Amino acid sequence: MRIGELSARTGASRRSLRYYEQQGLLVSTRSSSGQRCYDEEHVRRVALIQVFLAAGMSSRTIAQLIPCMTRPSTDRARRALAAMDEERSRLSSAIDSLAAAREALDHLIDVNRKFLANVADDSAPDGPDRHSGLFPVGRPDAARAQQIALAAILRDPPGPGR
Amino acid sequence: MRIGELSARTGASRRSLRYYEQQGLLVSTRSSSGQRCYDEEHVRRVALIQVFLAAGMSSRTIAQLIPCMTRPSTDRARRALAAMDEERSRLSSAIDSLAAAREALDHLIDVNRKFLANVADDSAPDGPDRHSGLFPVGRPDAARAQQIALAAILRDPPGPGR
DNA sequence: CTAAACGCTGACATCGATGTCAAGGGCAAG
DNA sequence: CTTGCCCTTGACATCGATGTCAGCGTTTAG
Repeated sequence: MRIGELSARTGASRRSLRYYEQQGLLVSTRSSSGQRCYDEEHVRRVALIQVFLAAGMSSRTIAQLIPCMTRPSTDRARRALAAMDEERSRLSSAIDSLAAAREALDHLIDVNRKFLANVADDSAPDGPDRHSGLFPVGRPDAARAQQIALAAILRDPPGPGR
Repeated sequence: MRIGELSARTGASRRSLRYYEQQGLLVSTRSSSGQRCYDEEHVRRVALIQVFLAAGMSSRTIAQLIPCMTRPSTDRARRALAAMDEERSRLSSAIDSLAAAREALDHLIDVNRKFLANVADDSAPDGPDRHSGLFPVGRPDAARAQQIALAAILRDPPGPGR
């Protein structure tokens, strides 16, 4: 199969497929006229690459993880294993970050819902001006809920080392 | 407190703090000579921004979620709520992506471990050359495990619309 | 008063995956 | 042979958060 079909079957653009090859993630055989030829194996390979890329891995990292173009070697496997472990923990903490953000978002949603409900109850909910409150809320208990939410977020502070 | 202290307390660089302000995520009062002044509220605000940024939200999105610089308005709250719901589902699917990648990685780790174990058992494990096998493995059962793993990954195909 | 440390603005650089365009070659159907 | 579609390589553009530097003002400690 040529690049167009692989592209259609994987959803990766032709451009991306050539890029993957350039980065050493994919190897293609070439037809006599220089066109790339792929087989079923490549479809699966590309799918895996997409999974990893979607997870925010760099192509550099993926290239370490998937010794695709060379013969297996014990050395390579050992180094790959190390990279995999490292990457696994990176993924885990990324998941934690996302979960934390989602939780924070849930609190904001909650507070926002309460705010709207209060407005429905009472069209002039609070004092005139909350200059820079973290989230505009008309009720002290909502403000308190927000404080608790933030405390939960900040329990595990982001830390200076980005 | 001035920008240096806020930076030290949040771990965000001065550059980033100015950027947040420029993007409308942060409002500062200014001293008579034009220096930015912050209070405790801002520390929490920046922490929240960091949580969201770490989750891959764009500053544009965050600006929609946190109506920080204006007085609360019902309209704004409604629109923010819509954006929040959208963003929440984006976060959820991002978490799913990461989890899928981690699972795939776990399988690779497993296969790799088996490969190394085999090598230890038997220093010439398999045929001489597996030109483009998805993962270099010397045992048919490992190959089978890998197939199953990939099937699991591909159960929910990435789809053409990136 | 002076020097050091800090702050301000503005500009330019970076990284990585991808889009897009140009100029040309390959191949199949009419 | 021509037309149309697919392929090739190479180059340049993009986006967003951040780094970094320059040139200049402010604040603070000695």
